[in-house]
Amino acid sequence: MSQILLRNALPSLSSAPISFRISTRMHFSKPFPSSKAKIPTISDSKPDAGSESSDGVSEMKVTRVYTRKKRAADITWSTQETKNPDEKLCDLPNIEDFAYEKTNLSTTLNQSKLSSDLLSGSGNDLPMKSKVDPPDNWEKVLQGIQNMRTSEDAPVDSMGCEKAGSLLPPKERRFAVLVSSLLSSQTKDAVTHGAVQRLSQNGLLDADSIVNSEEETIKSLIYPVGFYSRKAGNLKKIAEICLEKYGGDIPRSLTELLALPGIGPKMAHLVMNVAWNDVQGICVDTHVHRICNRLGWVSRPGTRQKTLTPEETRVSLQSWLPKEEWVPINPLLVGFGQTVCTPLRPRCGQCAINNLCPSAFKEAASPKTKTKKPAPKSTLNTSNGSLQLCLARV
DNA sequence: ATCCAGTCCC
DNA sequence: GGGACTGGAT
Repeated sequence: MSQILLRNALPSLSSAPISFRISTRMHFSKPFPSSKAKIPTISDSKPDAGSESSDGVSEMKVTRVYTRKKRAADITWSTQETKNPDEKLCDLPNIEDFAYEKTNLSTTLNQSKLSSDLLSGSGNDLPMKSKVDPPDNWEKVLQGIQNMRTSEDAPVDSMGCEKAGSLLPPKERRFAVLVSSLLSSQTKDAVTHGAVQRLSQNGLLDADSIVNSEEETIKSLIYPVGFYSRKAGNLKKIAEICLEKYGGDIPRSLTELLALPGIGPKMAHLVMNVAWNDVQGICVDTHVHRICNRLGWVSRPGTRQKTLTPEETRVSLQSWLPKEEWVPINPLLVGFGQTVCTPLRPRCGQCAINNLCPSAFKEAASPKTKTKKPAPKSTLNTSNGSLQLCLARV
């Protein structure tokens, strides 16, 4: 979910792949509230959470410098200079622009195939090591997943007001993207959306006002999201850094984004993709990580073992997946992962590509069934997932 | 009761 | 490579 895609978190980031849905969405009717250093009020925010600042935990001033191990050092390509993007005002892309279009799918795939062929065909000059052969049938698999995604509605597709974000000036929009990304991880999209909206209503979606607000206020506004306390702290620190080092804008490079507290590879790539429209890498969240491994699309370097971390997955996936797919692969697999290829008990029976998936019907239904199961070891195969499912239900 | 999410910290 | 952070889902 939170997938990456901060889809939905920020209205403009909804990952709905079908454009006609847009018309059903609501729009922000009023302009973005000016946030002139006014102290935000906690009006309608969270349910009770009373005792907002009851705990005397005063915010301690963190002057510490965040030194981060440098990640993504492996990204060697396309660190190219980019023209100053501040000029463009209104045509910053929504995440939807990246998603597959129902009608364009074949075109997309054809393009992919084309570039894929080009990639493997010629002694290309990409700074990648030896070319990696794409997995068999990956285009069919992608097509199959896309078909599943377009034929059914995932909750993730049905909400958002994607135009709101684009009403903001570029700088504010980018900051909003960053905030949404920070809040979206792991939380339900609706929750994130609400939190972002509450911040927005209180004029707290820009670095200035966040720096001038109380951390307790931030906490109360984003309360429903997971890890809200840590995120509130990170948000304040990020706002300070953005204000001091980037004039209130967000960092322009992957490395600088990664240096922000609470921003890891997943969010950094997302922000690069969405806020800057600069694809430096694939945004790999746990859905992408899990599904790519189930499909056999990624492996530890030099082996056939599953990747152990999302970062390994990202590097492995990038080694063969045509770059046109780098952005849309995330919303696609996230939606698929929410509805069919779930972490627990994947619905292989209703998956259109179970004939192409090496992991189909192979995952234990309830992995942690370490309970003392009577294990009638007679005729029953206990490694069969559906059997365990049946047992678990009894 | 356990799993899950992304990042940080040990 | 595992726990902390949080609250929701199973």
